[in-house]
Amino acid sequence: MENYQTFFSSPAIPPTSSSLSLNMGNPHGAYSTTDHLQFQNNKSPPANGFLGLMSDMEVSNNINSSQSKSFGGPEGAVRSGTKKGEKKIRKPRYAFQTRSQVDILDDGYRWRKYGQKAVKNNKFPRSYYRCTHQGCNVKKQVQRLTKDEGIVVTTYEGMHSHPIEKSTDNFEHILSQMQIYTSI
DNA sequence: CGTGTTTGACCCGCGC
DNA sequence: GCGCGGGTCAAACACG
Repeated sequence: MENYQTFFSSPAIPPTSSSLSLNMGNPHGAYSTTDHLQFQNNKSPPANGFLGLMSDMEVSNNINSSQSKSFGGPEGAVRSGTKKGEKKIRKPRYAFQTRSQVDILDDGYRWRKYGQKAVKNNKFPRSYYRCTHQGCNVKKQVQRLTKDEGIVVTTYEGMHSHPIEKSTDNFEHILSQMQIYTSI
């Protein structure tokens, strides 16, 4: 229960262009904040799940941020735009469960909610967020478990290619909150 | 006034 | 082919 600082220190550091901005950098025990940890990936190699996942994510990030849908492009609303020459690249997503009473785990980025849906087998709705940074297509969805409403499942999709906007002070504030809920 | 949320409708993939 | 469930859009609204 002491490693949570490690867990959150990583994303607090301004990411370099090639490194992950999220907390994937520390494979060992980096997730002690979470009770359970599971990755949702359709075809994740059984062996080096982490590395494979990370490479996939880099790939998808390049595709997303460089060409697929550029911000403000009237060309092909995302809906019909899915047709283009784009292959069926199923974006790798990774999720982790966190014990928290607040749905919004402030990771320092700015998120804009763009949807909310009721999910089957879940009494709580799932919220969809998107990073508001220009050109950043990172999405995340937050969902609370019916079984244990103290657990929040956050699923990230894509990677940020820009520095965090908020100060770390606020971050530690949130962190201190989480420590309380995590200690259970 | 700018930014973020709410909310219903729409789209699409997938299983039957 | 159809229905269901999940994901997204976008207009209206709320809030600083």
